[in-house]
Amino acid sequence: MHTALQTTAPAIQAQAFTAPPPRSPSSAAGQSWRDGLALLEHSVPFTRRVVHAGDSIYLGGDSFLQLHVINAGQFKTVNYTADGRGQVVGLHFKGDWLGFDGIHSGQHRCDAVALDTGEVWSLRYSTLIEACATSHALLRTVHAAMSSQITRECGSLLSLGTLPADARVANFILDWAESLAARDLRTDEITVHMSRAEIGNYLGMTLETVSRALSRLAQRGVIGFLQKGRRDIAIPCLDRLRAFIGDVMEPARAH
Amino acid sequence: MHTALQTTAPAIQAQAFTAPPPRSPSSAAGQSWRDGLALLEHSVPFTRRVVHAGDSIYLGGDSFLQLHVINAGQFKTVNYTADGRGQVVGLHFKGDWLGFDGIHSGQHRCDAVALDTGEVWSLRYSTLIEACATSHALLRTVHAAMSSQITRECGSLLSLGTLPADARVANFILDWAESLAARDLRTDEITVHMSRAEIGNYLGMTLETVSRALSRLAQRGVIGFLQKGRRDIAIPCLDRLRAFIGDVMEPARAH
DNA sequence: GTCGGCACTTGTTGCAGATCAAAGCCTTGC
DNA sequence: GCAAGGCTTTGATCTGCAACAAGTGCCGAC
Repeated sequence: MHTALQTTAPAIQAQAFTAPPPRSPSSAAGQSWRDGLALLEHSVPFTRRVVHAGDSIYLGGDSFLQLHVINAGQFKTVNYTADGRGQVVGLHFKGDWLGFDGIHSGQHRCDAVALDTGEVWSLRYSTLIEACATSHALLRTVHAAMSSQITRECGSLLSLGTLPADARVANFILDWAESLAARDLRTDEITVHMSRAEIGNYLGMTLETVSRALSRLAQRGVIGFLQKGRRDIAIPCLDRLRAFIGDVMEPARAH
Repeated sequence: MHTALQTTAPAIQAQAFTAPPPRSPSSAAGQSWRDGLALLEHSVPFTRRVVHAGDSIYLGGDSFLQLHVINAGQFKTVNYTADGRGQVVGLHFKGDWLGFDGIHSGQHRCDAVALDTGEVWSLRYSTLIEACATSHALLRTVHAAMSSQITRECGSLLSLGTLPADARVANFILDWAESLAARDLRTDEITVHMSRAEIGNYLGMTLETVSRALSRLAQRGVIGFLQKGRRDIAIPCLDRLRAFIGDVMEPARAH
């Protein structure tokens, strides 16, 4: 159970510090990850922690006390079946929150694991609740983060349920690129810090199928591989990716 | 696009009413659907609406203003691909909240549709936010509802990604029964207000496969059909269902 | 330098589930 | 009563993806 990667991480904990009184009472709902980080920085005491690939933020079964905001790096959340088979159920980037799955039951249902070097800010849920009482903006930011996670999971369900293998892989890359675009990062070259096996797991297919799908996408010129390594993917044109996904579904539409 | 079923519902609106001052400041996090409904009833003004099978609470693209709490009935949420193919991404029962998907962007991403006759309570999000400022218990209830939805979606992803057809169907029935059990309803006989096509859509498979899977489950005695109709399913023993799902995965475990 | 291990690619074969097709039921309307 | 149409079941065939297998390239250890 809980395969590999779970070094318990020599957490580099920074000192907690208290915050100045919260800012503006109720501005427009935060529409960007930027707001969350900036707002948080001045509203709630938190601790910083630097993590490396494979470090876990929390594990399924851990009791829920804190929420975490990603300040840098890429993270995955992994859910497990009764017999110990695990599945990647989410990918998370700068500005995303981790740990919402624990609020309901007081216990985390998933593992949250770093895919590369990064930094998370951790804050006590009870502290956050209190801060939210005086700052509607903060509350709306938290809700927006939860809502966004719900929406993204709906998107994953849609992808898993309706798309064939090649389109799922294309959609995966598109999602990744759009996540970067939303954060004003370059989308023409992306680095996926996941093995073919991890991608396959996330997309509900085998690593061989992922490999083949990527090869076909590259053949068609929808994506390209950079000389640096096969985990570095070039995306000449996002619209071409979108078009590919649409094309695959073409025959289904005409019925 | 947006197939059938969208009668715009002759909403039976009850009068909104103002609420007495909120209750206890910060008790234990609400662990049951019961708390949500009871707490809400005394904290926030809302409107009641009776709905029938096929009525929609909101549609994808609608601007987000309200949240909704289910007081009775069964509901589905449906997400759509760019080319109009839809997929059921969630099922919701008494005490569940609808509409969280709209908070982030201010626009709903899914349709929410009634599967049978029921009642929803609708409240303005801005009003809820204000009420939450004075009631930590209410806030925790809302968060628990969101968290629970996130967790359930993770479960769906797990099922879609790891289980073969028969196990997915068994797991679907098990989930349904457990949802009823959590609400103190009988689980030995359940009525699924969904066609085979809808179930198949939800589980990412064709209606024929659903039918065959149900037949096989019935053959094995894991479930039974009631004389009333083939949408009424008898579950002699929940544990036998659980065992079946485990058994299907048996060969995978031994490798 | 060579060796061994790991991640990835590519080829081949088999099967689960999709697709196509044909009946059975049950309901609804006339 | 009968006819029509929806939903469901069951059967036959086809196919996309999994499973297994073999080969390649990269990197670190020695």
